[in-house]
Amino acid sequence: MNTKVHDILRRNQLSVTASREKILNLFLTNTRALAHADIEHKAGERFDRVTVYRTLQTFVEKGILHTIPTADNSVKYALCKNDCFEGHHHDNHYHFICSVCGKTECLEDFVIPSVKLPKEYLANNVEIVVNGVCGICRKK
Amino acid sequence: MNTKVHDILRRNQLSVTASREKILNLFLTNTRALAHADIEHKAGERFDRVTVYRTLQTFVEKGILHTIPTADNSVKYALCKNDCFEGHHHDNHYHFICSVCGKTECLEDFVIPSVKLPKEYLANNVEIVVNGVCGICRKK
DNA sequence: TAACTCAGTGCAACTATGTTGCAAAATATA
DNA sequence: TATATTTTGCAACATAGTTGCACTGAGTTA
Repeated sequence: MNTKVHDILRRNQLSVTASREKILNLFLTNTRALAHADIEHKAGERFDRVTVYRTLQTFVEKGILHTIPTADNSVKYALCKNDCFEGHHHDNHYHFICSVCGKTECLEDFVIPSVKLPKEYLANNVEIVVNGVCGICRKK
Repeated sequence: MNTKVHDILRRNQLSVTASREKILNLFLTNTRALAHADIEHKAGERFDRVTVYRTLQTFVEKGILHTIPTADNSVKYALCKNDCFEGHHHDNHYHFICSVCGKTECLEDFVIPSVKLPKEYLANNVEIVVNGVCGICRKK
């Protein structure tokens, strides 16, 4: 198994276990975001559902993954960039979901525009999800 | 029951039934967005869960309600403004969720900023959810 | 490398959430 | 008011997510 996977786990004070290695590896080898169900099935010899839930939860807590809410009420998970690894998120990018191929991706290079709020309101976090058609699907 | 409720239903070619009246009335008397569970419980004498699901689905299809995805994987529903009533949405506003009181509201007066996308990409719909603290909770 | 400790896993059982088919009831229309 | 059509409620099911507990396996120390 990839030594990078091992490093990420250790850097976050997590024991290196088979399920964590496999699940984390899925994210490193996929550019797109994955839903819980994707993980449960893609993991080949699949793990107990409970293990997948707990592993994802742990990764989110540690800042290894972040969640992307989607309109159809399913949460997807995606890798955080390196500067999230220390435990605090820098989720200043937004997300794109292709309505044709279903691909969900982080648009890392685009910074969230500032949003206006009513007076007295305080914003902690701004989630932006763009639904549309990706470049590959438009060419078909 | 409110005659306004009756009007909205008829304008959308929907039969006026007790459950539709009650559920729609909940939205008219609440400024905040409601989750499925809220509706099921707030409706007092509660309706069958299936009826609530189907009623909400119908309202969304007709453009009476729109959905707001939240990070915790629960979809909330909110009334559309009058110009949605004819069946096509004008969801050019964004949403705010207060992390203290849980209130979810539509910020009708703020227009979605334009977002940049990679070349070739096409945006159909942009969902923005701002998490933070509302004015009332900040003063406490 | 053997033994110990504790985090992590898997199972079972459960709750919550959402869906479908169908018969009964209510609504709209003439 | 009678009839055609919608809507509802029930039952049964499917999927998603949670909790407690016993066991396994990873990390650590000698």
